[in-house]
Amino acid sequence: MSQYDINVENTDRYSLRGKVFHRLREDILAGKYKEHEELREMAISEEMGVSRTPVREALRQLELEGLVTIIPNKGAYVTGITRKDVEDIYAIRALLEGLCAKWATLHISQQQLERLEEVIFLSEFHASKNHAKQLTELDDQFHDILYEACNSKMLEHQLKDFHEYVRRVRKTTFSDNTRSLESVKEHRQIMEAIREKDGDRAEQLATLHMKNAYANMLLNGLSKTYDGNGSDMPK
Amino acid sequence: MSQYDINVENTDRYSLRGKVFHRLREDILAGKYKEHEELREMAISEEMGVSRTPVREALRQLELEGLVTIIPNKGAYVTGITRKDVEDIYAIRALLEGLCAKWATLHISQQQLERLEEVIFLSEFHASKNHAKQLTELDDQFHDILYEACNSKMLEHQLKDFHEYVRRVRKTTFSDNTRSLESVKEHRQIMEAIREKDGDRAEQLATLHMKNAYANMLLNGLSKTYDGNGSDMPK
DNA sequence: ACGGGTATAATTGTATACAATTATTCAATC
DNA sequence: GATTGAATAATTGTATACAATTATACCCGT
Repeated sequence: MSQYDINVENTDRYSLRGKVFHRLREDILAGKYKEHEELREMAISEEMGVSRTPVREALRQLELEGLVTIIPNKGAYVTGITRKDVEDIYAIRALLEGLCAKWATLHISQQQLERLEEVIFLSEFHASKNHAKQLTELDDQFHDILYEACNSKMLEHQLKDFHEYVRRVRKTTFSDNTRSLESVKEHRQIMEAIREKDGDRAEQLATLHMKNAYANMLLNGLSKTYDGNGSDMPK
Repeated sequence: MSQYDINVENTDRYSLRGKVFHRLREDILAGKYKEHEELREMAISEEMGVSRTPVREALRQLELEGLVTIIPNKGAYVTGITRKDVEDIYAIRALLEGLCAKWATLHISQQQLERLEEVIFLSEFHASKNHAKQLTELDDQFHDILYEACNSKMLEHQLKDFHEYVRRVRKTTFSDNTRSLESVKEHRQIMEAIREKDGDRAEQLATLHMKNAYANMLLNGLSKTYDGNGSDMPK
């Protein structure tokens, strides 16, 4: 992380509050707590072996991240995420990933470019072998390098937030082999545009890459899990 | 706010935590606390007549909003905002306000359109009289109506966050009469494009509107206050 | 006078106690 | 049997006590 980073990842992983925050977030994103499930302070504090104080602070932070909805004097609930939310996020990301690629063209370092090439090289290997887990990891790395290279802590922060937010619905993305191959191809094209300092092309390609990723998600049955009925609160 | 809203404005204004959160945010945005100033829990809790608990929770929320930087075991500081941060935010907003206008074209209601017209009508009056305070308020209303009309809680939330974030540096925007008149003209053009259901034109105009607003800010001496040296931490 | 180190103070981090609010149970009434 | 309402339980909200960490002051030796 850059020295300018202002929040999430700066949150102390070693304080109890930080541990609870990160573990709760991980559990929510991993699906351990279902949508609209109530998060009781006492239950969590007992499970994690801490008092309620750090748990409460962690819950309030998760609320601002949008993963938890707190109803005063009532409780904390896992925030519902509708199909439309996901759709909107991908539309927003399409624009911002484009901007990121354009800026990265201006500011990327030689070393970052080499890391990109390595990630793509490995991706091509694992895509041919259909290794879903490694591909997910490499996809994250590709985008993280670009976020870093765009030289804007504000944009980097935005994109990382969105990326985290949709992790809940992204699980199956790379189990589809056809999409994996296409996705890696698109990564390579983006990298080449950046290497050739063609910012506008990099922008277009990155935007398209997001739109394709979303279109593929729809095909793979996003609608089965997220019904998009808009209900977001319990009772 | 829509029923789907997930966080900031949902934060209970009537709980002590909510009061402290909103008051601290207001004070920071209004410039009462300077950049990099330390926010001591005890001092704040005494000043507001509450215990440290709600103050701590409020500070942690402000951290996630990016207004406060917390260094573990050390303290909470007002986050520095560099000239580049502001520049980046306006670039991002330029894209997202465009998207918002495009979506608003699809979803705006007759009643919202009428509210837009009224706001613009009033703006034209106050711009001719050079009433800076009223113009600021009407500008906020114009954009809020569009945020609402875009029918996306995710985008609305993003834009409101950014809007709050740059409040610290926006104070002088409407003291410049020339810009006021231009700005209102641009608002009218955006509204007309939306009324005529020309989404692409609305998008272009809204994007341009943001770029102009930023360019004007630079002329009005943003650089005097924010030197952009990138220092963001105390000591 | 200056630097280093220790004692002290100040501040944050966590746990717990208590208050306020909300949920649940169950009996009384219709 | 369903409904209301009071008593009770459960849960969140706030205050306070104590622990851990960091900052400050001061003494001492050179």
